[in-house]
Amino acid sequence: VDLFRNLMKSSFVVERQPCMPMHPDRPLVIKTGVQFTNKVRLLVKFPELNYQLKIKVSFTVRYFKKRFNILGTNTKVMNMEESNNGSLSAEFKHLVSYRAHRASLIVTEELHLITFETEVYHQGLKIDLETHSLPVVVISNICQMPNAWASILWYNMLTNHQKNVNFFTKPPVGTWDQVAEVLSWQFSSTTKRGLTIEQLTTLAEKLLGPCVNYSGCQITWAKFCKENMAGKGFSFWVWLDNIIDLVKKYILALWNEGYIMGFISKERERAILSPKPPGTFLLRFSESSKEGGITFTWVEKDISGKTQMQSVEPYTKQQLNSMSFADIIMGYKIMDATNILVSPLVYLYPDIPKDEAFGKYCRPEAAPEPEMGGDSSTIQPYLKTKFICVTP
Amino acid sequence: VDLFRNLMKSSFVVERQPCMPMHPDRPLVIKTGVQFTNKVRLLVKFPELNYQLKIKVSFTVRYFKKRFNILGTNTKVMNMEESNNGSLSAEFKHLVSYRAHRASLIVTEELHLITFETEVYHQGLKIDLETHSLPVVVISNICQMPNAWASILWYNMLTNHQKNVNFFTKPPVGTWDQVAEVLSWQFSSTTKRGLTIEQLTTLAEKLLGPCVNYSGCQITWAKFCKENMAGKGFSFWVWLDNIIDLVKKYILALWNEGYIMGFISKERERAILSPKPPGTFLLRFSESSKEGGITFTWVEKDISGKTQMQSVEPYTKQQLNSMSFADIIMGYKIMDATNILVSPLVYLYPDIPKDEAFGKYCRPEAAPEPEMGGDSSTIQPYLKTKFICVTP
DNA sequence: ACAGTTTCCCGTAAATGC
DNA sequence: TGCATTTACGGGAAACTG
Repeated sequence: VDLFRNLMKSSFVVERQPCMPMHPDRPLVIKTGVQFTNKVRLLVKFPELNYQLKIKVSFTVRYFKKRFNILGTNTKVMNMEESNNGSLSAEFKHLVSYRAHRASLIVTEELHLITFETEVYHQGLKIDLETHSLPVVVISNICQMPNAWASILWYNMLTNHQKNVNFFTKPPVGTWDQVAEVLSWQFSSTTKRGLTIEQLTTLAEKLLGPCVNYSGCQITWAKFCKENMAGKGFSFWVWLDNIIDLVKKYILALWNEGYIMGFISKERERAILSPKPPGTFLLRFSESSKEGGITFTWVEKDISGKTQMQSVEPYTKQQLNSMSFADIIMGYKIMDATNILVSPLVYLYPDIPKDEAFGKYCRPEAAPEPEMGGDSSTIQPYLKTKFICVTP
Repeated sequence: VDLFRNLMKSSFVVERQPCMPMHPDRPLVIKTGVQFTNKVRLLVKFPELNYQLKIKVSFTVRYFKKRFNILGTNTKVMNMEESNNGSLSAEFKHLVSYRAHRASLIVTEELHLITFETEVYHQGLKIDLETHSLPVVVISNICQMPNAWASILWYNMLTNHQKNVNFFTKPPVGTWDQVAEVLSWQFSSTTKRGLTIEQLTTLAEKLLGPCVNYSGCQITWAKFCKENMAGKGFSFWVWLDNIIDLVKKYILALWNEGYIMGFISKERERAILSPKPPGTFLLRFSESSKEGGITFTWVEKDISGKTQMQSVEPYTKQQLNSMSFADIIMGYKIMDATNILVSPLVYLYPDIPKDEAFGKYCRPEAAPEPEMGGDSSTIQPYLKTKFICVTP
């Protein structure tokens, strides 16, 4: 009988069918009221098992904070799987809803198992088979996703247990090396570019303070996700996850090109920009904006000829909604004393002419407007306007 | 028995409890999956009726396109109503869901009745009481609201029938006078200002073409809501409703002040602006934008000294999301040949200085930025930036 | 009162139905 | 196939609840 215990394995995939999955890259987080699928497959192929098996699915509730209802039926019949030469699989697609109870852990640290049960009769013997998913986190609003996903990351980074739902009662520490790999993967799995050593070092400094070599340094779960950063109203992970979101939704192309240095300390920024000609600039993320912001810093000479760094107030999703970052960069102007507009941005660090880097990502120049402002004899066609970003 | 037939009356109110109602001003439109309430009240007060009455609620489906399920129980017990000296009332709060069937009318023209039944025993006689709501429209997505609401408007504008669910199989025509009143009410009921005679005349011209006196002119349902306007890809009502939405969500204060002329023909615009000094401008809605747009038109003299009208491409919700219209007006600049920025807007028609009209609705000038760009010795604090709208 | 958590529901996009 | 209609679910905000 034990022989069968591990035959059935749950390959858990969140698919959010049939709508486009918003977080195909964030499995193991389930939102109430949102569909998910979980395939179960019997991994051995016995001719005599090729009949229909009833699978029962249920949530294992450990902390008793929640009680789940799987909407619709929670039993399914396994079918012959086309792709898989005769082995059996069943797919569940359910919703969950729940009710709060008292519990010691916060909801995004609560781990749950989805269990599957079936009975197999083999050589006259009745065998109860049972398997379960990896621990999942259940959230009720998408705003809980960042913390929920952090839990999944931390769990899978630090344990190979299949069902340690008590993990977060005493979450183990991770090393910087582990964390760095996970962080880079957050970028490389959803964009065409992971994090460079320089970028990772900047992040290490945020988490651990200045240090010569971060390898082997320990990072607590609290530091990673629960405590606010010094002087900030948000945790390291929340800050970073909002930047990941910003990158994916607003500046993906620029990120993929490698135009965004992003994570760079002020000191290093100064060090690399100082020797460069005025007008050289780089793009980096805001350190103070919880929701994710991006800004540019450029070199200029002040009246006395001294080299200075200037940055603009970071742009957030709100602003990037109405204007792309490439357009902002290309259009950014400073108004000088005589009311004339000048662009302080010339070369993207190290020396790429601005147009060359960003021109292709800009909105093409306004085509002639089809709608006329009115009677063409005296009223002109509508004037095209452009939002531009200026500093007085 | 007939005496009782009309005693029970349904006062239909959409409340969408407990969330803030988004359309408290649009009753009689129900969205599937969204709560609504419908109070029923027994209008007579008999001491012997002060016991608990069971009320059964159901949808009357006329065209058989849909089948409704009222989620939860569809019977309720009437309770003594506090406010209403001893009369009885019950409140239903349900969801609906449905399934499509074949039907001749489009979904937003399908009228449904919510019926309520109960039994009363009076002087040993059993009396069946029944009442119903006014006809309601059921939609499945909020994007159907404009057309659904148009149906409710047209119905209640043109009939006093309590249950003519066949109304839209042959919808009657309305007169301009009726339509004008309804249109103005769409503004006055949700803002502090209805439509002026001038504004209404512009709208009449859109619906009926040029005419000396619109009073008594007939407007068909098709003209109002079903046919696209000449050369446009949308109906009159859809265009207007999007403007109403724009007004409510983005430029309410300016509308309430009466700063927005809004509906004005190009000819009249020219006529009233021409005699005014250059820099005089007015605000009007875009005629070509389905989603609702607003622009400004100003007077200027060209090189030869000839008076000209200029308008900018209309601003839509998208742009107004990141910048208020007052800010756009105050910041709007034209770039002249020498790269200098000048504002062509000086006086709001007839002669209100721009600052006086819009200054109080602008974002206050940037306060000193709390976040520093970095090391204060060489890196300056973040530079404040402003989006401004310019025409090259 | 308050913070963690859930519910509500619009609005966009995709899927479905006819 | 194309259009009408529905479903799906993120995201902001309100409501709930211990």
